[in-house]
This record gives sequence, C-alpha cells and structure tokens, in this order.
Amino acid sequence: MAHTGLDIDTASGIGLAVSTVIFALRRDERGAPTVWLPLVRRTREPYLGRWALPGGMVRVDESLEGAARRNLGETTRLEPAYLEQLYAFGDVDRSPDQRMVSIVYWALVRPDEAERVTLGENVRWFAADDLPDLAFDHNLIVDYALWRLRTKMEYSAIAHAFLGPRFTLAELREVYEAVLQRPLDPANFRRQMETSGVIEPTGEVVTGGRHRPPRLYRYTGAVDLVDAGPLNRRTAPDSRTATDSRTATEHLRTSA
Amino acid sequence: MAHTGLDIDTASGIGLAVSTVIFALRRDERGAPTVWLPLVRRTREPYLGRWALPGGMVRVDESLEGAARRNLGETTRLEPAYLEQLYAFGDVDRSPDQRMVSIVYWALVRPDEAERVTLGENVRWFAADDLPDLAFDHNLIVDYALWRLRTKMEYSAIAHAFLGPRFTLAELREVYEAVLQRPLDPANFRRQMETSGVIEPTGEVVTGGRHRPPRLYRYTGAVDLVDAGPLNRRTAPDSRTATDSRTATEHLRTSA
DNA sequence: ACAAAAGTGTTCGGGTTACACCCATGG
DNA sequence: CCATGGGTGTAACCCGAACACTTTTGT
Repeated sequence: MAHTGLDIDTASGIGLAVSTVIFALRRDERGAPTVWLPLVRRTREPYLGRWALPGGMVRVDESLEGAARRNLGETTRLEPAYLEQLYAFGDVDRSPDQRMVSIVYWALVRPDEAERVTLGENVRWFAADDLPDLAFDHNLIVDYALWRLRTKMEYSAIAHAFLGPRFTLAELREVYEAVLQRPLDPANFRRQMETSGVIEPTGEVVTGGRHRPPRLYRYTGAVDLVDAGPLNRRTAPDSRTATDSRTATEHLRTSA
Repeated sequence: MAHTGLDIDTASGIGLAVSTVIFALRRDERGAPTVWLPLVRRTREPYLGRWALPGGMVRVDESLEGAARRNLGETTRLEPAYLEQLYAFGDVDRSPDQRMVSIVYWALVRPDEAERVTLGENVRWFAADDLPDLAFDHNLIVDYALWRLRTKMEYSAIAHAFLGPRFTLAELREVYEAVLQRPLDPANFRRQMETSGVIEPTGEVVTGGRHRPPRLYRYTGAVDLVDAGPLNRRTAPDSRTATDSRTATEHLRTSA
C-alpha cells in the first residue's frame, strides 16, 4: 500500500508524520525584526519542488516530541529553546494520494542559533507573512501557528525563547513588537515586566552605545516556559497563577 | 503485526486511535451540580476490566473529528454540543504492548442528553474529581481535559454547551460555579454577562417558582462556540474586536 | 407580612494607558 | 550642550470585587 519509501503506511492506509513550524526573529530589509521560519523543498511527489514544513516519520521507539526534535536536528541542525505541540491535522483530503495524519509542533529559536541553519537549495528562510504556496495544508498550519504565537505572547513568557540569557528591556520590547506587530509604550512595558517577576536586573549595563547605557536583565525562571502540554504542568488545574496558560486570548467573547 | 482485531497497526508498529473526554453536569448526592463523565469498561487486554475513555480507530475515509463523533455515537449515543481537539498523546510506554498514538478530543453535552446515555455494565458515569484508576494514561488525560475545561470557562462561552436554548441567569451561573468550583456574585455575574453581548433576554419569565420570576435568556450566537482549531476561526490573527474583553486580568503579567 | 431569590446601585481599589518629565551618555 | 534613547512620575480611566439596597413573587 505504500507508494513512497518513507511514508508510514498503516494497515488501514493512514500515514503518521510529525512536522514543526520553527519561528525565529530576523531583520528584514529595513532592519526591523520580524518573524521568519525555515522551510524545506520537497524532493518527491506529491508537491515535488514545493516548499514545506520540515517533518518526517515517527519511529516506534521515540515519543512524538522526540520525533520532532530529532527531525529538527536532522534537517536544520536546530535545537529549539521552546517546543510545544500545536495540533493534529488529519483531514481526509489533506494529502492527495495517501491518507496522512500529522502531529504538528511549533518551536522558537534564538537569532544567533537561527543563523547556523544549513542553508542551501533545499532549506531557506521565509518571512512568516510573505509565504509562497506551500505543499499540503501547510499554509493553514503556519497561519494557525502564527496565531498561536501571537496570542500566547500576550499572556505568557515565551519571548524568552527569542533571546539569550541577558538582554536589555529595549531588546525584549523589540521581540514583543515584532511578534505583535504594534508599538508598545516603553515606560509601561518596563513596569509591567518588572512587576511580573519574570525578569530581574543583573546589575550590569551595556556601555559603548550612543546614549545612556541600558541595564541588563535576566529571566528569573519563576515561571514555566513550556506549559502547553498535559505534562510540564506545575500548577494545579484550578490554581490561578501568572503561568496559567490559556489559548486564544483573542477569541474572547464572553467572560464570566 | 496486529495482535488485536481493532488496533490500527502501522508498518512501523505504531497504532493510531481517537478518544474523547465527555463532560456533562449532573447533580451529586447533595443536589449540587458537578462535572461528570462517562467511561467504558475494557473488554480485552491490556487493562481488561478497567474503566477507560471511549475511543476507537480512525477509518481511512473519515477525519479525526469525524472519527471522534462516530465513536461517541456508537458507544454512548451522544451527539455533543461542543467538541474540540485536546491533545495528541504518543509517549512510547503509554500502552504496555503495542506502541499507540491517541488523538484525544473533549466534548460537552447537555444534562438532558446525558441522561439518555445507554448505561449498563460497561458504560457508567463518574464524578470527574473522584475517578478510579483508569486504563493507560487516561487519568492524566482526564486531568488535563478538566484543566482545559476550567481555564477555558474563564474566557470563552463554552458554558452554552451545558444548557438548552433558553435559560435563566441563575442556571447559567450554576454552570460556572460547578465548573470553577467557587461561588460567583450574582450581581456582578449578571452585569458581566449582559455587557458581554453573548446573551440577550427573550422577554419571557419563568412563572411557578417560589419567588420572583426570573427572566429567560438565549445566546446571541455572536461568538464562536468552537474556536480551538485552525479551522473555525472567524477572527484574523491580529484582530482585536470590541468584544475582546479578556477575562482574567489577573493572568496577564507579560502583556504590554 | 415574611422569606427568598431576582435584579439595581454604588463604592473601592488594582491595573492599564497615555503622556509629561528627568537622566545619562556619545558626539 | 544637544540629540537620543533610558528610565521615572502621575493623573485619567476602565473594570472587577464587594456589598447595600430595592423588587417581586409564593406562602
């Protein structure tokens, strides 16, 4: 029943795969940081030659997340600072030939690490809001991952994953502005970050700039970076903490 | 490679299944509404005789959600008012014999519909916070689904799914109190619901009660009931509507 | 009339927003 | 000493929490 060598072909004819949407911040032509993601070119049918999300089969002796991590390393050499399951896609017609179910993850990597991605004819970075027509339903998947990134940025501390261990508040604010695509008030941003307890000043400052030397901060680790899954949950189901993850802040219509 | 008749056995030895956590509100011994869910007893190894989530295989010609709906109908005769994908569970050791990946959904049903569930030796309702040891990792799954139900109740309109087309504010408040496990101020609850725009008075009142007749309300349908998936999204990723009023201001720490 | 639930009014305080203003450094 | 971003202060405003109070029915 298999028609291509690497497909996972089930007894009922359903293939099982894992893919990952990898986000990184990179400077665009005008020097403004924006959201980018690496794609790989398909080297076989269907969608031969089209750009697609990196992915592959799940081995019998590795977890779903393990498969995602392994695949990331093999195709892009990336070890993400953040990795979370996004959604399982399994519509009947999402692959033209074989029935295919994909468990999709999304990942965040630091800019310096992102630059180490092996670029070539078959791996390339794309601006997230300017993608070509991708293979399968991958445009839909990226849209959803982007929406998740943006809504989650509003209530969680995932911005860390885009930065190194020490950073200025301006750098942190740049991350938020790039992802949320809107300017933030530096004064209010500072206070919100300080009162949140997720960052603390290191005492150091960055000299050599053209103006007043900004302080350096680090993350306290007081909150969970990854909280999406059923595991990795530090808080009880009914507790109310700052790390209380929620999906879809923006879809809010009712409140109680 | 298959060793039991209904398992979906992949070429690499990975089984693929769909399960659903079904929630309904029922009165406990003291008459207070609480969260319940139906479980089915396993009739084969592994975990023969243990209680487990209803579930089954995905057919090649049906979507994941379609498989969940079909399975719900076959095992409990339920047609949920709300159905959303929860998570894909795929740890290597979650099933003792065969490697198994389960796409899990969670569902909400109305109390009247819940009473129609075919009860018997192999199907029974359990109070969500008083479960026995279940098969596989199903205790973990239910815990996660419960956490999802409770956190989502705080910012979305899923409470509808527990009620009929018309309801009093006291009934609606009962739903929130049962799920959130804490009393809510009737006065503030009324105002929040009214200003949210998700409900509107029908003009009718319920007579025959022992006290002042309460008004009946209905849902306006102005909001998405189901919003979790990549489909069913009505709002653009970056849109911020007037009704966006997010609950749980106390959860926001990192937003700017 | 009384009890009890429905429904309204009002105050208080925390948190966000907007923006004025001061600080420190390189040029 | 001036331009520029770093950093602080503050008043207005919004919204939820708390709770007093009025309304309307059945008994």
